[in-house]
Amino acid sequence: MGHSNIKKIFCESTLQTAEDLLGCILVKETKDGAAAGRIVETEAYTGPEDRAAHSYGGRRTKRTEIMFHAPGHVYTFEMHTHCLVNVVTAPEGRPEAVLIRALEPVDGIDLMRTRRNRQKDIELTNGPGKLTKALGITMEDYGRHFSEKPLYIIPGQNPAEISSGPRIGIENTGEARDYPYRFWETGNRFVSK
DNA sequence: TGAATGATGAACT
DNA sequence: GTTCATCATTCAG
Repeated sequence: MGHSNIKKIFCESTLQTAEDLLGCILVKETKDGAAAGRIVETEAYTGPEDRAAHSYGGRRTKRTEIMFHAPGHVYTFEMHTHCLVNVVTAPEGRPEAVLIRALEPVDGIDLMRTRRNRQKDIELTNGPGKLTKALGITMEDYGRHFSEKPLYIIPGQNPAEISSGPRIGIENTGEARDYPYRFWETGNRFVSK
């Protein structure tokens, strides 16, 4: 499967997008410079029927509003002290999204080390809250589009093999807990778990 | 207006 | 394995 057109990937089914984003490059440009990483782990959240999704039951609030918009928009939200970043998927009006859970650093690694307080390199981007801090992704990015600067996604090298399994941190969501909606590049050491 | 709740990460034992 | 920092969002009242 080719990655010749990133906008096309946004418009696939959410599960397909979650797989096809693996290998793509996430870039954030700020006044301090650019930082980029290869996406190696994602999770799909499939809207009103998915108890683990913020948009479960069609919940349309200030927070979830952007999920109802066109594919490719940026959905950021805060939990505890962290910001997490999602790619909006599915046609306009269908509130689905893909969470970016882990990156393999590609560019701006010194900047990432500074932002992450000089953690070990393996710890820079191997989790959803870690990678947003490393790249400087914040709530300022909410509602932007991943086809435009300063936060965008470009094609990269496809994984040789993809693994899947249950999503992380959604123990209290009934049957949705076990859906195999988490995808990662098999064997990549930057995967969160 | 208040209280419960996390799609987490870090630091522990 | 466990605890907890820490706060916007959400919903009950």
